[in-house]
Amino acid sequence: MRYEKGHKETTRRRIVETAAARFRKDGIEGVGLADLMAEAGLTHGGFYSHFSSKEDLVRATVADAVERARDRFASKNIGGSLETWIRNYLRAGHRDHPERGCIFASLASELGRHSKTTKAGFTEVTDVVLSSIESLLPATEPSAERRKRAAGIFSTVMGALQLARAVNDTALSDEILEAGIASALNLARIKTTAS
Amino acid sequence: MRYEKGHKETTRRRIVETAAARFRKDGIEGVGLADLMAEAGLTHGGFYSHFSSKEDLVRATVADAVERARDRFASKNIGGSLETWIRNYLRAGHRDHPERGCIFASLASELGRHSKTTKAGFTEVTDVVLSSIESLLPATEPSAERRKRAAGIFSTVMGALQLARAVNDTALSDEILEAGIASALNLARIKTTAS
DNA sequence: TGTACATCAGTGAACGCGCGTTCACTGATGTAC
DNA sequence: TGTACATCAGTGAACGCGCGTTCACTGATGTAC
Repeated sequence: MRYEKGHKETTRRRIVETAAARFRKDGIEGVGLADLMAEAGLTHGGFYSHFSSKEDLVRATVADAVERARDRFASKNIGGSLETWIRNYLRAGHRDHPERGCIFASLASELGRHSKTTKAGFTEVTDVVLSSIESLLPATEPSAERRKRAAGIFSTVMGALQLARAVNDTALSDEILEAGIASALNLARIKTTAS
Repeated sequence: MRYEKGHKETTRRRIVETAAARFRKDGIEGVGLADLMAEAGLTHGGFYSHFSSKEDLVRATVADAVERARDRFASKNIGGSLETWIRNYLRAGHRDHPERGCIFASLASELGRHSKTTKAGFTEVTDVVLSSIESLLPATEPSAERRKRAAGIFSTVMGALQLARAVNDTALSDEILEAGIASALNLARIKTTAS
């Protein structure tokens, strides 16, 4: 072989990473394969020695998100506490840089229209995220209750991030982020220093 | 003129209504103009005697959503109470029929990538919805606090609806809707009969 | 060690297709005379 | 009242374009002898 061992795998990973960023920023339908491959330093023809179709790449991107979510939460390097996680999720930087952010906030509505395999992957990410939030909640109530609480918290932060991104007015957008943090902390029963 | 007075306006409204439904169901990029016009009982060429471009139709659709939101809330026929509104927003029927549902849950992420005018319209809908929720909250705290609370509630229900739609598993989806209702009611400080 | 061949990730031209958009046209009706 | 013309919402063929996809080809390297 003309390329060193592992070269193909490295390239594939680079394509997936590029796609993950561009999909989040411009939407799946908004990103062309030729453009994507160029951004990854390749020509478009080579795409099909890595993936069987664009949908196949979408699936790979979602699978990658599952893995990353699992790693991030499993290794507990999400900051340790739920409060940190919430504040981090709803910081202005996350709003302003969807390309490096949460796959839900960027692609939830679009992925609903994709293949069953893709949706299944998405469901898996949901499960991982909810379980992880649940595990960060104090164990003062039954697991089922904590899980419901976790779903509420995630809905709140994700909804707030999307709303903050959709809105055209910086003051309103910042206000929405703040409101999201206060609401999520409230649902997590974390008391803030402010009244 | 060969058509009765008001005929053009009626047709235009029919196109906007058809678009509003299809855009919510299949996304803006997922709907072709020829298809849309056929669904409205017309041929695609006639589109441009009503709108200058597809983007112009998107703008009209968002403007229509603003108007509808204003009407619905102003006339207080949203059910009267915030609890009714929350339960109605997160009912299974709303999850299963995006075409007749909330424009945010369907198009928030996609509209962020459209023209400034379109985003401005979207910002206006946000403002109307938040003010309306705020007006349904008990006036026991300052307006600024109630507005924050309103933003939190709306983030929660919208996020929950999107999550419920994205997920491939009915049980999980129902659980998310329930969790959304409980969380939103909690944020509204409405006590439920269940513990 | 040197030569001939096989491998295969990546190249770039070409494809069919559906999209948004344009445009010459139609034909039923209102208006002018 | 009857006739000629203007209007214009809607028609449907055609356009250019970018998309996802295909395919014959390249050329550096590993392998066989």
